[in-house]
Amino acid sequence: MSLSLVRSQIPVTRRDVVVDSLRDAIVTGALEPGTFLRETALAVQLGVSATPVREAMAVLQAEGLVEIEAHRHKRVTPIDLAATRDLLEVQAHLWRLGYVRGMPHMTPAQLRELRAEVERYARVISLGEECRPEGKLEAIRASHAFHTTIIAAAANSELLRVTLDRLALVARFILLHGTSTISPAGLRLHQAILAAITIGDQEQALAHFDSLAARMIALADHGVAATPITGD
Amino acid sequence: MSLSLVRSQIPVTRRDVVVDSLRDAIVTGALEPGTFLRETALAVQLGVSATPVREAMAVLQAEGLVEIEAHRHKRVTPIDLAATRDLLEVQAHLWRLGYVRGMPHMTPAQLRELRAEVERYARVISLGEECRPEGKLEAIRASHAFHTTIIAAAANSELLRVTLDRLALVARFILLHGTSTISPAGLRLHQAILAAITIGDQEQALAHFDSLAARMIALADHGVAATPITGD
DNA sequence: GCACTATACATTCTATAGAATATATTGAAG
DNA sequence: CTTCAATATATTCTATAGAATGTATAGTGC
Repeated sequence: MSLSLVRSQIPVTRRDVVVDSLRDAIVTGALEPGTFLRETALAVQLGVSATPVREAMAVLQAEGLVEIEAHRHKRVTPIDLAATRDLLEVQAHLWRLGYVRGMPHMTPAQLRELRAEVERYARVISLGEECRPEGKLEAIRASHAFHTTIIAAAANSELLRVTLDRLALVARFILLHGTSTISPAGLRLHQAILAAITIGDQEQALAHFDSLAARMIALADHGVAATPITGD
Repeated sequence: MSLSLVRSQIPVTRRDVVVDSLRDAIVTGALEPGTFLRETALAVQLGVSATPVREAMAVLQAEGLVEIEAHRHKRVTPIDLAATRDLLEVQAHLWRLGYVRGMPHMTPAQLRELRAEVERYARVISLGEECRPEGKLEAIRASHAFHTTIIAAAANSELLRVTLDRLALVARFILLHGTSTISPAGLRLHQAILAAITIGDQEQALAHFDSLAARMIALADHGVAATPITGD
């Protein structure tokens, strides 16, 4: 199961390969939150030496997926509900800014892209796959690509970058704890946003986005307690 | 001339030391925008081996201070006016969110901290040091600490993190190109914000902040052309 | 039995050397 | 003279071994 939400352009170095593998494993939960990471073990497992593994750690630490304590250990960032709420609030705020700036400048090609992503989301729901991990993942991919397409229209390089930087962390939480976000109701909100944008009603599109964001943030409030950590 | 705006808690590993040194050098312009970075040369210069230098590069790349082309070269991120405008807009937007969330919850100790930072800024101006690099740097430190204190009151870990992450990049631009931001007018705006917060008038504080942000962003519009790159 | 020290072990962190890759230079053919 | 190929050079990237650091265990004094 490969995620490919965020990806280092073309992975040319071994460091890039390691970053991508580990990011996928962390986001999908194959490496559970809190898992301790020993660099030699990972190196053997991935068929590389310790050096690129260590460099990959520095990258993942910057993305917030890994926590490092110098000279002691590294581990997959545990899921803390308070921190996650903060994360989702900031991400929603940035996405909203992207909507405001991007919606007025969307090209026909970008509108088609939006429709395609909604279709993709709809396919998951119509097949009843939203409870299986693969289905959830596919829907999350579609949803994130949907938002990202709108933000890209804002033509603000930094805004695009800062939202992409946090995407993996957001995706992990939704995938592991967000049972209710990927749902027929979620699909309807995406469809409503698309419809509003298509007829040029940006106010209404924003209103629907706000509903979506509120639903997402609510997950971190009355959220289930974090999964038991099997530190290994 | 040490910056110490952003810093890796306590630099315990050589990697941390290298990150801090290079960040300072880049922000102050000692390493000019566009300068190519050869890892062995830097390693010799800093008295370490190439390994921690490479790991430091990965960190600085994530901060946007260094650009890496795999198997080719690394260089100090050049100053691009369009990208900088995007950066400043996003940063201002995040700071503003921090103001809205933070101002209602400021403690007396934090208010004292704000006063201290304004004093620090005022000292630079009253001595007429705002044109010398050291003075500019000191005023930027004070200004950023001022904003950060307000954001800290918002108690949103992610908001604090995302604003701190971009601080070095913002500081570099202001220091190298922002002749007009650090000025008596800039000081007055900080004083006005402080006064408004002190009497609890958050609306007016925001209005003054917006003026400050607009002045900052304007630098990247009719900005001077980037300094000639002496690629070395 | 309890606190403290010293030793053994595990893991991270760093240095160095060699492999891989990209660029510049030289030479030859057309 | 230009174009292309082959070689030389410089730099990055990776692997491996050893140094540094932190943790756990065993042992000793009280």
